[in-house]
Amino acid sequence: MVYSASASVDHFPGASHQAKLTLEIVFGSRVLEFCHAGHSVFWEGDVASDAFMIGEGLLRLYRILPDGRRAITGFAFPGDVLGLAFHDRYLYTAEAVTDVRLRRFPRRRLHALATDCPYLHHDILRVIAGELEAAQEQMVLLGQKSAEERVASFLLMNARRVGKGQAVPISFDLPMTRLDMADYLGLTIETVCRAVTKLKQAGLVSMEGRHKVFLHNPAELSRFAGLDDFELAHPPWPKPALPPVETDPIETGEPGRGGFHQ
Amino acid sequence: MVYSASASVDHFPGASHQAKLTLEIVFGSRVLEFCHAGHSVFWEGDVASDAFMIGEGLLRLYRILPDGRRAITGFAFPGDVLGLAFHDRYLYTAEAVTDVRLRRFPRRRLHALATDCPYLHHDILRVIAGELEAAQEQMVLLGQKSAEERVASFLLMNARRVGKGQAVPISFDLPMTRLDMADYLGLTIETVCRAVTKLKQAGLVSMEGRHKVFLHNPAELSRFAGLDDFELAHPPWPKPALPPVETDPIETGEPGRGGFHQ
DNA sequence: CGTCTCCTTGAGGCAATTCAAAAACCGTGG
DNA sequence: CCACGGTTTTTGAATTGCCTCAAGGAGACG
Repeated sequence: MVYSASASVDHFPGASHQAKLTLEIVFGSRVLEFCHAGHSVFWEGDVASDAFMIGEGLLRLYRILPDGRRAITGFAFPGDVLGLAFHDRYLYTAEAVTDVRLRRFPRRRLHALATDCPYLHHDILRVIAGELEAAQEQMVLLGQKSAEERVASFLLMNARRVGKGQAVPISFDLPMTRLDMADYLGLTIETVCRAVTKLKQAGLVSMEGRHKVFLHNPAELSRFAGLDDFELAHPPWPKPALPPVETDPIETGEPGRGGFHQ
Repeated sequence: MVYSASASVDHFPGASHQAKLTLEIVFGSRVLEFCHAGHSVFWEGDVASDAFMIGEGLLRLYRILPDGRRAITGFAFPGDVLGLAFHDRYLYTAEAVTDVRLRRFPRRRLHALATDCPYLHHDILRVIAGELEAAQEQMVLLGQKSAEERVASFLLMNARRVGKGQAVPISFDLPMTRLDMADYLGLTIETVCRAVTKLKQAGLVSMEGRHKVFLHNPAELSRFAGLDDFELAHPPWPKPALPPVETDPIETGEPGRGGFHQ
């Protein structure tokens, strides 16, 4: 009952205090597993024993309401890491949209490693912060945006993943079905279709087959989406996460901003 | 480079490796600050230098869209900790609904402490996991639920905070305005009002003044909300978060569930 | 080439919004 | 304690954006 790759994992404890462990390295030591399209990697409510790093393919992450409605809370793309910040159970089901390759690592052990390795600790926090940011963005989308804005936002969100420097038209694949998009955007299939059609008619978007998308005018599309300009949005600030650690400046006792008092 | 309050804080480094530091303890060493109703603790886009623990009062956490729409992504109640999992900027504005008392602690230093203290590390992860869980829940609510279900869910969510063992009718305060609720639930003021009125007419809810709520039939309300039974819901599993950190048992190499292959 | 599934478009209905006005609440000052 | 003005909440009527229901079209696969 031992993983074929666990020999290399055993190297971690020795090197951990000084080594610059990253999630990439930690997961890289594990065997590649496969999950076929339509099958689940884990289910909502299961004991959350492992974290996962996606190698290839696409996962849909969803919860089911008592009466059967499905809410897709996110998608997991290659490079994404799942399951770092749960209590003891998975909060959603992770199901393969396409055939998926991934690696798993025991959560407890991962967090134990992080205790000894600031680099890894930092890396984990960075991933979790990204998840939280995505969730925030989605709450804004679902709570405030119209159907067309949601679809436009969704397209831009995917465009962003392929890199911003891209030449126009920006092109990418959307392997998920219209139903997946609908359940993610809080709309129906038909409404998603109509929104896409409108964007096509406006000359902002075109498609090749069902899954290949071209964005001909990202800037204009951003206005459609209720976002700031595409280039400026996400992130308006550089990404290097937390600045270098140093001691804090003196506590000034300044009232701070906006009505602080002691 | 010395904190005014840092005399006590300086004790941390020495004791950290063995000490059972918790967020409660760490924040407890800091001065209590005040923020008056209507003022902000921090703004979206500000450099996220500090984390905050709420002592008393209520904060609304929101983002503003370019055209002025406001999305409230959450509320912060006494005991809640804010700002643990951001990149380098705050993702939302935190504004006092009522007068608020809170303590702040520099994020960098907090994470540095966590590196040395598994207890604290664990505590931080638990809080972040809670944030993520709340965000998930909200995405489901905003994406899939009707107006009445959203309002019912909101009331139950607040009831849950006062403790579940409560005798019926469960009573609690909702210090925020109807507009806050609306912007949180992705509805308009009027729709929130109408939904509350319906729940009152159904005998499930009553109110005293504008902010005091009584739930006369939580179980029935739960069905209204598209949740499982109130007692069973949230959390169906015990809360003690992650089990104590230790090395993992032997890797079992079981293929897991759902179509995994090597 | 046929079948199945998924996608797209159209017509009509409904839940939530918008616009409007009355009622309740709150703090203030008499 | 009560009267008053401003704010927030509640209710009503009309509108609309999205959903539902329905049918036709396109793509995927054996």
